[in-house]
Amino acid sequence: MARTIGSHGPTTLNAIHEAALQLIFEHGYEAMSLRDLAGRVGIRVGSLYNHIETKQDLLFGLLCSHMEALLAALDEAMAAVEAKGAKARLHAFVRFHVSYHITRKREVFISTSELRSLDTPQYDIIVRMRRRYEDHLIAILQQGVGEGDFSIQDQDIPAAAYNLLGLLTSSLTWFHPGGRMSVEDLIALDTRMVLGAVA
Amino acid sequence: MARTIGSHGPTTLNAIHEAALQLIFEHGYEAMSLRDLAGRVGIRVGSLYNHIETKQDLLFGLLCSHMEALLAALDEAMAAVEAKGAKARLHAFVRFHVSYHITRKREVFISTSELRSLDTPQYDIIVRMRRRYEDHLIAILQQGVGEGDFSIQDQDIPAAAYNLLGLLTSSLTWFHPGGRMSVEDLIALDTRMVLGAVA
Amino acid sequence: MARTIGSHGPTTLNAIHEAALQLIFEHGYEAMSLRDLAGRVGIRVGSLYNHIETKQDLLFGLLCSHMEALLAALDEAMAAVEAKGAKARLHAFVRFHVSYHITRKREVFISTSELRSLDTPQYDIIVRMRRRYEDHLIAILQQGVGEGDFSIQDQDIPAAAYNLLGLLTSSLTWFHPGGRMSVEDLIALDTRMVLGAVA
Amino acid sequence: MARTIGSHGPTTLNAIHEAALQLIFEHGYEAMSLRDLAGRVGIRVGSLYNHIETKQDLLFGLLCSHMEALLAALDEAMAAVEAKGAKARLHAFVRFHVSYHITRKREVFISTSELRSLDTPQYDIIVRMRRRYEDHLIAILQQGVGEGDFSIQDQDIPAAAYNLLGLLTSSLTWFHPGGRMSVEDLIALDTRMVLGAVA
DNA sequence: TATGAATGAGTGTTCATTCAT
DNA sequence: TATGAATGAACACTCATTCAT
Repeated sequence: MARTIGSHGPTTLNAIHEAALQLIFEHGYEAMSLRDLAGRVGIRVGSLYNHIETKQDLLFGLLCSHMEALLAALDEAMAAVEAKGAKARLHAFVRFHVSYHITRKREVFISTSELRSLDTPQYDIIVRMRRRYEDHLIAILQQGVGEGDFSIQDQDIPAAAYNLLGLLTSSLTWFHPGGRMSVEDLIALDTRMVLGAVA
Repeated sequence: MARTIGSHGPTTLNAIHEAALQLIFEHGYEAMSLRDLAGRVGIRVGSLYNHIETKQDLLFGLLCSHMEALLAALDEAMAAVEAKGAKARLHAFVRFHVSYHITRKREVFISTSELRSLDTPQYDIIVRMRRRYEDHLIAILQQGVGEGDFSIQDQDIPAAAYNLLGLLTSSLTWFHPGGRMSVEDLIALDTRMVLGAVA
Repeated sequence: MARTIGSHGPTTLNAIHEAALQLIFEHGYEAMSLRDLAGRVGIRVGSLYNHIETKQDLLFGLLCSHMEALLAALDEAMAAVEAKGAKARLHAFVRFHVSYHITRKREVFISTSELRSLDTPQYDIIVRMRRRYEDHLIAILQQGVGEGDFSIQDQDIPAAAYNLLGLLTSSLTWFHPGGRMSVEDLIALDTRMVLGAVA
Repeated sequence: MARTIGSHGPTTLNAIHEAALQLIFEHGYEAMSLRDLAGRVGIRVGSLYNHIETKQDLLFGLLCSHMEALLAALDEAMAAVEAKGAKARLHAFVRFHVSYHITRKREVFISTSELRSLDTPQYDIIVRMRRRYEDHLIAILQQGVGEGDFSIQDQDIPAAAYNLLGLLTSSLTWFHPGGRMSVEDLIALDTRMVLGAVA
């Protein structure tokens, strides 16, 4: 029996991506075996290779498409406040960062913890995309410093931006939706802390 | 005479720990093979088992001794400011956190990224130790809120503490000693941002 | 009208045979994957099976059609000297063997080195065809011995024939067309050596 | 149970070599699976890697040690006739070639048919060794031509040498010890043909 | 006739671990 | 305490082959 009825190409690839995301999040890239992955998708291990090049390529595809979607969503979200002051833009950035990532905790996690499993050409590509994201926040801080709203020394601006991203990303780790705190509460807390940190 | 001359037991174990720290930091626990580890130590793989129980046990030992040393150092560092106000204690905490970890970046990294490679009983032990560390910061924030120095809502105090730890830990990631910024500069920046975030 | 315009069947099959010949010559039958083969032909691997039965069948087809063509060409070439003396016929055989095979080095190579990859019924068929070729030379030697032109002991005649074929076939291996030596030079050398060996 | 009593390192390696020789001879290098090999040796497949680097390395080791032994034996066998005339030396060469190889048919076979399975650095090494062997015969022919015993054109000497090796090596293929023909008979026939071919 | 997706057996190789020496 | 050789399970990946479309 060659093909199960109802299994089509794109669907299968999507299922592979979804299952890989989950397994890598749970056990890590190295600890995820392609047998587990295939099993979760409902195909045999050899069939995976009709859809992916290699295991590493699968990881790269995951990270890459996450970063692409993230950057596109960022641009869209920030377009509305492009002409505004730094404070308003920082508000928008925090709101975007938290609300976008809160539904993508697995992607966030593997984007940071599994980068090292990529080899050089692909590693560099993802790092470069991440830098574009960071640069967005850096630009906001620079604007705010220029406008006198934020008090950071010029040479510390990138450092401060990384720190803020660390703060925000940590939120995504400990926050559990459905708990006492709503996402709006989280955004409020993070916004207050971020604005305070650069005040 | 506890140790016969020529017995390198503790020395070998130390070498194993140091090499494991480096290899896990570089490639991750799963990707570190005991052959690599033995090779770096200068013994054969079978000989490792004269010093360790299992691979997982080695990881646990690393994390455990790191956490024990961390907690002990924290207690010692904070003893001097125990009776002081929250601001002074937060100052001290930031200084301690940064200066202690800055020379232990590998331990910091694997403490967060390789926790998942531990199985339940050992996983829980490390998590509990980490919680003791976090609780120290939570207590400081509670004191500060009580004294009116910090403005966080009561129910957000743990969340704020985790955020601050995220901020501080992110510092350790991007900071490169020997660059434009000194450790004192880093502490100054982090202190300002942390105090601002809870002000 | 036997073939509809646009039907590339025979063309595709020819391309498969040519590509297989080249790949088996380069890497060996076992090392040639049907994916490589399909890729070189410009189709997908599944499509191969519209033209071949199995991989082994493909090999058999290659060897078989080579041997059939060889035997036919031999008969044709030797018809002209059928009635002549053994020396003339040996001359003609050497000339035929060298000139026919020199443009078919790949076929020669795989005919000897990949025979073992055939399973029994097909293996036997090829071996039988090869024997017919060898028998032709044996008959010439027998004639020559009978006529007193060649001095080989009767019971050694097949052995001598195999040796001569070894000598001739080795020529095809080291000879590189376009070098110092022309094909006529090669035939001359081989003829002299072969005739000398049986003199 | 870690080790079967009575299985020691060098013994195991020898067993691996012997079994590999047989299996490669029977099925070819590509078609020999390491599982088959291990099974024939009586160990598990993973254990092979305590003795070999890779499968290719095993093949190289086989070919290399065969060629080394061959060259050493050649030097020893030809030492006695070093100062003699070309005819005597050619006699000795034929005798050596046949008698040495006749007990090593498997090595002869894989030395020619599995060379292509080696990658470049190792391939070159074996080819270079083989050339040293061929050069020995070429030198004898040159001497004979110089002494007026052999009648080959100067520029054809290497070609003639390769042809003779082809003749001799073909003998090893079809000869079956224990048949009508003794090894001495074979040597006699080959000697007569070889000397005739260059006369 | 070509294709993409599937299969299951198989590949060489690495793994953590054991243990007699 | 160190070693070399063993184990068996696992690894990522490839194979020839099938077949609905």
